[in-house]
Amino acid sequence: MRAPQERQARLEDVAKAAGVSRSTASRVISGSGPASATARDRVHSAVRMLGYRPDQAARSLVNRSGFRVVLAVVGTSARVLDDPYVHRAVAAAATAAMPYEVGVSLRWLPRDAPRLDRMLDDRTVRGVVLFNTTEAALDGVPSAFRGRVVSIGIGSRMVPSFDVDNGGGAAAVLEHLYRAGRRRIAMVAGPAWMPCARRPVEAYRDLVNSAGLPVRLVAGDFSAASGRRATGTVLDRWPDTDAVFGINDATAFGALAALRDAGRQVPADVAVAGFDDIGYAALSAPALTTATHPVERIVATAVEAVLTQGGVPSSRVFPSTLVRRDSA
Amino acid sequence: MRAPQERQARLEDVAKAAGVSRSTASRVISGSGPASATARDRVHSAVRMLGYRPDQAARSLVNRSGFRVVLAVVGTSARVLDDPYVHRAVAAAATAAMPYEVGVSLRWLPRDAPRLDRMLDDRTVRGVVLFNTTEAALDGVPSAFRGRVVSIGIGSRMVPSFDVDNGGGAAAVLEHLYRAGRRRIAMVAGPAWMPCARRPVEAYRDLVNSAGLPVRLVAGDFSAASGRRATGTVLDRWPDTDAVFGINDATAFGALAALRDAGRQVPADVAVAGFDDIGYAALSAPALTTATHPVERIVATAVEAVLTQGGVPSSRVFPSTLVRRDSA
DNA sequence: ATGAAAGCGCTAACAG
DNA sequence: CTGTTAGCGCTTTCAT
Repeated sequence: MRAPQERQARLEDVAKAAGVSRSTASRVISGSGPASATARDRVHSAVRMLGYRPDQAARSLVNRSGFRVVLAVVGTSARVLDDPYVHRAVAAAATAAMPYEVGVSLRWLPRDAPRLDRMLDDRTVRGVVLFNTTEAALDGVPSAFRGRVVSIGIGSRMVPSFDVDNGGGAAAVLEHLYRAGRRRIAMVAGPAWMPCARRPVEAYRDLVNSAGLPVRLVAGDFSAASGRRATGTVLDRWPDTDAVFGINDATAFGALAALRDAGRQVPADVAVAGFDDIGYAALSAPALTTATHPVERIVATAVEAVLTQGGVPSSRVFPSTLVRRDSA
Repeated sequence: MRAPQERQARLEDVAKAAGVSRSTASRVISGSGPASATARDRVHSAVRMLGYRPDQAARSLVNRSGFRVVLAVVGTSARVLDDPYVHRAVAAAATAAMPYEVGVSLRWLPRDAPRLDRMLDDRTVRGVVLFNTTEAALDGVPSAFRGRVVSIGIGSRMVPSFDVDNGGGAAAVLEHLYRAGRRRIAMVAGPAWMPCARRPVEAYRDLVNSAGLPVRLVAGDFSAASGRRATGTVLDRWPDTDAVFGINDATAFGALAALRDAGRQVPADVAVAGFDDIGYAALSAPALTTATHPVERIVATAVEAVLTQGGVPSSRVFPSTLVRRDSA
C-alpha cells in the first residue's frame, strides 16, 4: 500500500508513525526483547502501512551477521563443482534463500584440508551448507559456530544433517533386482572416502550376504565416465554378471553405454539401476530404473535451517522410493 | 601474513599502520579520489601486512550498493527454474561471484509482467542478470539502472548482452546435416515468444530457403518431453523426414526417444542433432551430434560485468562449434 | 593532497 | 515496558 515513488521507509519512519521510539520499533520488528501488546500492534500496522523492510546491510553491520550462504562441496578437486547434482542444489539454495534476501555462494572445499574456520570467520558469511562432507571436516567446526553450519550428508553433534535415506532407497532398488531373479549383481560405488556413499554399499553388502550372492563391487566417482569404465571392469572380471547397480544415475548411464559397447542387451542380459531419478532417467534407452532423491526439498530445508537462527535445527531424513522403468 | 587469532583489521588499523587518516586510506583502497604516490604505497603495504579486507556490510550501508546478484529468468511459469541450463548458470554465477563476496539469488520473472523495477530498487540487490529475456522486459529497465543489469540473451541500448552465437552454431549443425545428404530436415524450435530461440530458427529458414528444401518447423519448449511430442507430430505430418534438429540437447533427447518409439533407426533412417553439448550428449544412444554452448564462461563474464562497476560493460558473443558424434 | 567530522540504518546496553 | 545514547565500519563532503 506504499506510494511507489517515495523513498524507502526507515525504522525511524515506522517508529514515528507508530508513536513509539526506534528501540521499541526495533524490538517489535526483530522479535527480540519486551514490548507491550499495544506497541506491538501499532508497530506492525505501521510496518504494513509504510511497506517497511529492514535494511539488511545495516543489520549485518551491527549484528555482524553476514548476508550470504556458502555451499561448500568437499572433494579432491574443484571439478566436484561441475556435477549436475551440485548444480541442482545451488539452484534450490538460491531459490530458498531468496525470501530471506540473502544470496548463495559456491565453493570447493579440498578434502585434504577442509578449512571451515576461514569461511566461518568471514563476516560476509551467514551460514554454511556442507556437501559430501567427511568426519574430518565436521570435526573442524568450532563449537562457536553451532547452528551456522548444516550438512547435506553425514552430520555430527555440532552439525545437523539433512539427507535422503539412500540406504533405504538402495535397499529398495536391490530388492527389486533380486525379486526379478537377478543373482549376480554388481555395484559401481562412489569413492571410498565419501561417507554419503557408504550406506548404499552397506545395503548392497546386506543383500549379497543374506542371500548368499557373490560380491562384485567396483569403485567409481559418480561420473558417467567412471560408470562406463567400472562397468567395463565388471564385465571383464565377472562376465556372467546379470545386473549393475550404479550409486547414482550418471553412473548407471555410463553402465548402459558400456553394456551397449559390449553388445549386451538391457535388461534382457543385464539389468541396470541407478539412484537419484534425474530428468534424463526417463529418456535413456532403455529408460532407467532408479530411486527418488528429493534434492530440492532437502536443500531448501537445510538452507532454511541455517537461516532461521530461531529454533535449533534438528537433523532430518528424507525418504527415497523406487521408480520402476525399463532397464531393470 | 596476519596472525590467525586476532580480530579482523579495520580501516582504522590500516590508516594507523600507514600513518595516514582513515579518509586517505579509504580513498586509496576504494580507488576513488586523489592520493599521493607515497600515501598509496604505504596504504597498500599496510593492507597486505594486516590482511585487511573491507567490511562489505559497512560499504553496502554507506554506498547503498547491495550484496547479491539476482538471476532473473523470464518464463510463463515458475517451472522455468527447473531447467538444467538454469541450474548450470546459477552454479556458474555463484562461483563467479564468490571472490567478490556477493551471493546469488534465483527468481522467476513472469513473462506477462516482468517487473524489474521492484527488483532494482531493492537495496540488497547489487545487480541483475536476465535470462531468456524479452524486448518488453528490457524496455522496463529504467535508465537509472544502466550497468546494473546485463542479459544472457538479447540486449538493448541500456542492457549489454552476453550470449552464445547460437545462430552460427545452428548454421554449422544444419550445414552438417545438409552435407550428409539430408534433404527433408525438420526443426523442433522453442516457444515463439522467446527471442533467444529466434536465431537458430532463422538459420534453419536460411538453409531451407537457399537449398529449396521443405519447411518442417514445430514448436517445443526446450524440454525433452516437448521434443518427444513434437517429433511425434513431425513423423505424423511428414513421415519421410530424414533429420530432426532440436533447439537444444534436451529436445534432441526427446526426439531420440520418439524415433525409438516409432521404430526408426538413428542415424540410418533419421539423423538427430541438438544444441548445447551437455554432459549426457556423449552418453545417449546413439551419442548426440550437437554444438557447444559455453554457459559457464558466458555467465561468469556477465556476472563480472555486473559486479565491476568500473568499466562500462560491452556486449559479447561467444562462439559455438559443431560436435560430431553418432546421431548425425 | 589530506584530515576532521558527519552520517548510512540499525541494534543493544543502560537508565528510567 | 520504554526511550536515550552510543556505536557497528565505512565513505564523503568540506575545510585546510
